[in-house]
Amino acid sequence: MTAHKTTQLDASRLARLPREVAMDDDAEASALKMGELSDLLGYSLKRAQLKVFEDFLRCVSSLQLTPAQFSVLLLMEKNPGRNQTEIANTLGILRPNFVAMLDGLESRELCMRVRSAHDRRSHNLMLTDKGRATLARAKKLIATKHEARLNEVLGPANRAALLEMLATIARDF
Amino acid sequence: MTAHKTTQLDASRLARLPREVAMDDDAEASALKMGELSDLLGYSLKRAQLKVFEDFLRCVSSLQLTPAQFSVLLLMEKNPGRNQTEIANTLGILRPNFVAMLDGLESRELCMRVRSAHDRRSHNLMLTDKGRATLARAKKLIATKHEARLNEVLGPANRAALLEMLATIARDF
DNA sequence: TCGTATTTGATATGATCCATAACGATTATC
DNA sequence: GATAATCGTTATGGATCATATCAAATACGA
Repeated sequence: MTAHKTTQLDASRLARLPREVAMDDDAEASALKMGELSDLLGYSLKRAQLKVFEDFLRCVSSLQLTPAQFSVLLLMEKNPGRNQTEIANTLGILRPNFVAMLDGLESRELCMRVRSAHDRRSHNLMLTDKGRATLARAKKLIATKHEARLNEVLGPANRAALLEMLATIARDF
Repeated sequence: MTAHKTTQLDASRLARLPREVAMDDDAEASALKMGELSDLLGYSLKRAQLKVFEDFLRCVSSLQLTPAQFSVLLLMEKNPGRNQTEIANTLGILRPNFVAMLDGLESRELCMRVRSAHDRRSHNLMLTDKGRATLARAKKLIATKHEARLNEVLGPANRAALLEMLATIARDF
């Protein structure tokens, strides 16, 4: 169990058949040639992102939480008392668009806006008890269903490597 | 030059400082704690995808091509004579939404719809000379600027591994 | 201290993308 | 030849994303 091992790719899992067996999806007629699209990172990135979000929604469908809503609740839990601008900024959400989003969460009593005593312009954001409970259940669903599924498809080492590379792109690109 | 080597991760490039040096972006006040968000694959996936698309647009800005438009032109080149349903389906675009997109490309004389002789309902799609020329220039820009930049940030081996994993998710997830 | 500039949450608005239903023309099926 | 299915299209609504602007509150400079 060396640290060396954990950062290696599991090539046996990644190498797959070159798409000749069992035409299922878009193979009504003869499949189209993808050409250079297969090597375009942005394309695979987008397709993978859609699939992952789709699965996320399935896994937490019982809680009616979108990925964006989940990320907001998470930030509120880890950073209670921050205002709307701060939460929205760190998530890349524009303040005007964050208002309706908060309205939704607040109307479901998952979080609350509290006028700050020091600066009466801003709202201190915090989870309600219901919000904390919902978030806890969401975390459990995501860990046991969503991320577990990714581990099955990729393998733990690959999943960790993928996460690291994506974070690198998001940070340094 | 073993296949083994090419599918290994370059850990020395992936390992980065744990984000303590040079607060630049959203670090107006004290940076917020990201919590479990750092381990949520979908989150990093989305952020990375936005960055990559952003860079794509920059690199081909002289040609005024979006990622979606580029993928359509590419498919038309590799599969001339296919109809709108086929092209749209393989790209995950719904047929109604594909109409306006084609209108745009056709009005710029990058491609043309030709009524099929065998089935007068469908349009055979194909690039114009201008479309082929534009696509060729786009490919060059993407290869020399866009993908080259990704190679710099990730390293060639990591870039290949990333692409493989993303394709795996898009396919098997 | 007063006047100005900035910040915060909010509203209005438009662009873009994504999804569904339905239609006319054409073709396939029985 | 009647019915069903397919193709491109239109219309439409929802969701996301971006910009300008506002009132209230605060910060700041003369």
